[in-house]
Amino acid sequence: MSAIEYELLHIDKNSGARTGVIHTPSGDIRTPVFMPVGTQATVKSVTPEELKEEINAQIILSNTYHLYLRPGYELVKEAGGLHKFMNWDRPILTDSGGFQVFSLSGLRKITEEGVKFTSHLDGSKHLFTPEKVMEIEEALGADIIMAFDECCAYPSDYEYTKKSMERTTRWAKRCKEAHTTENQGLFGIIQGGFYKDLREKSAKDLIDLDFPGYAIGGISVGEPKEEFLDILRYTAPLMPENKPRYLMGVGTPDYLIEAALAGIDMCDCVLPTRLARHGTALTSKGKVVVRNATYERDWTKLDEECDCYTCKNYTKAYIRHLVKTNEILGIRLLSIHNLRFLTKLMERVIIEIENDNLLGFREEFYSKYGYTII
RNA sequence: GGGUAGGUGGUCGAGUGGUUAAUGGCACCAGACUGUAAAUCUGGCCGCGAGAGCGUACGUUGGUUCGAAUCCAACCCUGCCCA
Repeated sequence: MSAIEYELLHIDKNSGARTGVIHTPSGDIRTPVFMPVGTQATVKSVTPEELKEEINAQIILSNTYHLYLRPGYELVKEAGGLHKFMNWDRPILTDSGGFQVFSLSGLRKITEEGVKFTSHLDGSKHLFTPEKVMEIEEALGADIIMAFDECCAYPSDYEYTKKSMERTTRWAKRCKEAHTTENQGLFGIIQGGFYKDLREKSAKDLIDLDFPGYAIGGISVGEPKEEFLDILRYTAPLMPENKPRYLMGVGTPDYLIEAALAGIDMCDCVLPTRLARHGTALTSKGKVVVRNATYERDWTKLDEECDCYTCKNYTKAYIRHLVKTNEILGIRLLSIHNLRFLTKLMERVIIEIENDNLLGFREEFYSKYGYTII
């Protein structure tokens, strides 16, 4: 019995989307699920208690690279692991630093052995090998840990993408060999950029390594939506049906629905908290840039359909005032709202899948939000 | 009353004869944001005009000069010091 087990509950007869449960050492996760990102052992501006009680987040992410630099993985281990350290007793997933290979591309050097990062904090050098990443992620103690990969930039040419994907596969193998803990599930990450034959090869080779879950990485990195959907719809069906399927770095409401339609179980994104810090709310009628002057005297809630703490208590005019005056509460209220919005969206997606109506829901949601179905 | 420092675009504040519709910061108005180097970044911000451009503008009035926010004179106003 692996630390992570997937239980399939229902497949939408009309779309192929699925609901299920991921069993983890820290409890069960109903899927499809949206996972808030808490890079530095905190989902920016909200407390773990709010994540549970107000937002109903089932699982959150944290980050190997950031926690390795500060406060250090030995310290987190000494604290009793991430769960204890941050007072969050539900499941946690740690990303491996593979995204930083992409986002900090000017500060790293890739070799077969691993990636040498120049710290964005103080310029110090740190070599991340698959073995080192496993050591760190095991010390952090998340329920799900990600293999060390390279998230390729968009666009990347075929030759580079192929080389990178094959190296990611070799790194996945090394991760698996180095992984020792039994209470953590190690997920493999399918790469291959925007080339279908590479995606297929990556999926096949990783499946041979028999991970308890699989992720799609390297999309949602700046490409047009058509290309995103094309690779998503091509890759998702290559993933084992009896294991969790995780689409990394998504996203916006439409991408989340598309992911569920493609049979994805898990997504994560910084967007709700980042947008909140930048003065924007996600709502059923589209984005509301509440910082804009048009809301100065708007005495209504952010979203008429929302049941969150923020919408129960505060008006757009007040939130705009907080944002314009740089008050921390503005960020907090918007973060709570945006996180609840996406969490609630996925709760609804589960219901719609169980009613075999996710396609119908997509149409309804898109038209209200202002999206066009592609 | 005497002395002294100063009055610049919404605001604070550079600029001390021409390339200055006038550096910056803030405020204001928008846009971007997708496994977080992001409470960040980008653009706009005198008026009219799609634009080239035109018109106004550095306390007020006058003067010097080919040319003034910048030099001179008078006046008005403000801060500080002395009486």
